[in-house]
Amino acid sequence: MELRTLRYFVAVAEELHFGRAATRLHMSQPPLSRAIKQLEAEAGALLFARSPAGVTLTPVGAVLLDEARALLDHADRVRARVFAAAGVATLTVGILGDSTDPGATRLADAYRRSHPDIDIRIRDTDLTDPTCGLRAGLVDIALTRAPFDETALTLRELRTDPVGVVLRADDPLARRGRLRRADLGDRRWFQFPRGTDPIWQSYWNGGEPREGPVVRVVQECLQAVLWNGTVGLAPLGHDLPAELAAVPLIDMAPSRVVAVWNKGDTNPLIRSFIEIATAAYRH
Amino acid sequence: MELRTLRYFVAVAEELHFGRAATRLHMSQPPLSRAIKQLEAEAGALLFARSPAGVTLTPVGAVLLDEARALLDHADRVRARVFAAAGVATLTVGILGDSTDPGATRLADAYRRSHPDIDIRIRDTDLTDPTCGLRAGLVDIALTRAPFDETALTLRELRTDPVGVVLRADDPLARRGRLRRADLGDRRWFQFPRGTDPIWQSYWNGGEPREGPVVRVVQECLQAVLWNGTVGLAPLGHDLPAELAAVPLIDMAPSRVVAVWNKGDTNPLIRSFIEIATAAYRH
DNA sequence: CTGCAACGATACCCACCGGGTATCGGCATC
DNA sequence: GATGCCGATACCCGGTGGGTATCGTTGCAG
Repeated sequence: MELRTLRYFVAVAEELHFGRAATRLHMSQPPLSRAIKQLEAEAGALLFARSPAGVTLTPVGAVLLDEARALLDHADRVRARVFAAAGVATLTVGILGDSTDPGATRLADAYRRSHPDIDIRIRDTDLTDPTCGLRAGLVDIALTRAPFDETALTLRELRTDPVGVVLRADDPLARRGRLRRADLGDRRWFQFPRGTDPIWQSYWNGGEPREGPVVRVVQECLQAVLWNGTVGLAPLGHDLPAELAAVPLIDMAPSRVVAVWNKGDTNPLIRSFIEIATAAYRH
Repeated sequence: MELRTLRYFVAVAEELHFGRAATRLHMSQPPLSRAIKQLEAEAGALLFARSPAGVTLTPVGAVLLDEARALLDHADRVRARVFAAAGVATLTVGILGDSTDPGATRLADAYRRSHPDIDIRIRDTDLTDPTCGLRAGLVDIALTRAPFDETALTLRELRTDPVGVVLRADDPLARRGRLRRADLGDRRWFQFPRGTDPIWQSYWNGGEPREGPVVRVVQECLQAVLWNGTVGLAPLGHDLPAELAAVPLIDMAPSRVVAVWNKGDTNPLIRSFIEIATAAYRH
């Protein structure tokens, strides 16, 4: 009986649905079913009654649910006390320049509420490094947008946004309700500086190599659209100045807002930050 | 932070010695060192001060020791309550015919004290199956003697006994203080019935194929020595009738008293039984 | 001062297990 | 009786938790 298994059990007991519990636990359903089965073997009794009508707790399962919640709470308190004793105090979060979305606000509030003693340091970065200095060790965790080179990193998807093209409001295409990449013809696309992650560069160029002005921050992108007739891709849902318009692109993979950290990073604050971030972005 | 890791930590904190803690945990020292190191990384602080003079707890380690003990106690209570709710009630223990040693008595007492609600059923077996019917599912756990075929079984060594040869008291060799197998010349050795585990058979024949009368229980072995001049090996320390004498054999691997259970057996009572057995045999 | 013993750390290997995907089977609904 | 839902099963793979062998440091004995 390990704490991880009990967390799985509580998730299933609360959802009363293996598939949903697996989603909540960020895993797939089969290993979750197996883990519960093993726990049942260890307990010597079935914990859930599986019927076509749905999953329900058995009496033994109900006992374990109470006990497991109490034990997991206890474990959380242990962790908090050890961190306090260890003086763990700082978490540096990297944020991509344009990431001022409501999820991030909820996240900041929720984190401050649950970890009042932890000092969060924010490092705001431009668009040229999608990992916000993660590889260089400048931040512990980054709130950013995929895709980019993921080697030696671990990602947790928080949300997806449809992607659209940003045009001058007086552009003929701006009246169209939706566009395909091919509709944009041979317009110029803005570029990131040399050395930028190629996967990231390619994504914002609609998946192909392009030419155009070099940009570093969101403001420069908007200026490039206004002044150069450059095509700019952007996740939809942001406010734009009146001179610009955004039209959904229906043949672009949606943009994934993710939390990223260095694979194997042992910073003890990362895990709980991720949990809170996931919850905050789930609304 | 998992319960297993905390058990490791508590063991080291109590022994203040990695090697001894590893022995107590029935593992080797390197993986224990590594587990503690990982726990320290997770906690964000060193838990032990390693100095040539010895290992001591750091202040953070002292905090965790208190917390970990409380959490592990809590986990034990959870387990007990779930077992009670599940109505887990019976453990069948196989005992080799001759295993009436003081360790088994202490074990029985200790187990009854800590698990008063569990019904222990004893199955006494003859010498022909060293696993006491474990493979056939007749028992959950066997207290027996190695060596035997261990495939698909898990062993926990409880004690070792030197092995000696049992002779008629009037045998010339009986006056010798110690013997080697070669000293026994071409005497006959008793055999177990056809189908007996070959490793087991070979061990009690001094490591070689032999011939002699077939025996099934201890009493038959003794009779075979008295009446046939057969050589009989036996762990030392047991009482013998006055007509028989035991002489240590210095070139025999000692006999290992072990607890055995089927690998992967999910019976929830096995683990705690093993822990209690280990403690009982340690005096 | 020079073996030597003690002991934790390191290097490296292997089996197992906790993840994954693909698919099945049973049941309900239409 | 086709279809869709959902938990179970089968099977695969990489990481991790075990193992052994050995090292480096330190204290001690001769």
